[in-house]
Amino acid sequence: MTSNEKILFVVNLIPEGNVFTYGKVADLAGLPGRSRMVSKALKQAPRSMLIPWHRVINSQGKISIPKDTKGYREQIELLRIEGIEINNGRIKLADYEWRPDIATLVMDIPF
DNA sequence: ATCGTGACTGGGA
DNA sequence: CTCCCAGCCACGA
Repeated sequence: MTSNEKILFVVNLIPEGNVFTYGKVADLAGLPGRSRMVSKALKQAPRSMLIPWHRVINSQGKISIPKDTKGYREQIELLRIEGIEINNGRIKLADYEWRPDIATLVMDIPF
């Protein structure tokens, strides 16, 4: 499994209504210190793969996609649809980054 | 090998 | 809280 595949695999585990940071995804994918690889992988992932890319935000709890772009607006819309409160591109990480049941999902990562 | 470029991050001003 | 920046890593020119 390539690094890129591991990253997308992990992002696919993020439950609806929750968010992970780029760093968190990188760690769970066994690629510590490579958060930038996560952003690149998501940017390149074909829409047809239906990856929940919008559930990945930066460590500051903010949308990393540059403002005034189609992607920025789309990410906010998708997150709101899932019930995630977001103000001025900012999300309260503590409220959505982790839930008890996510720990179980993490245990099943095959790498 | 060197340089520039990010949907990054932690720390300092 | 916001801005800036050095450090970081993979990649392509």
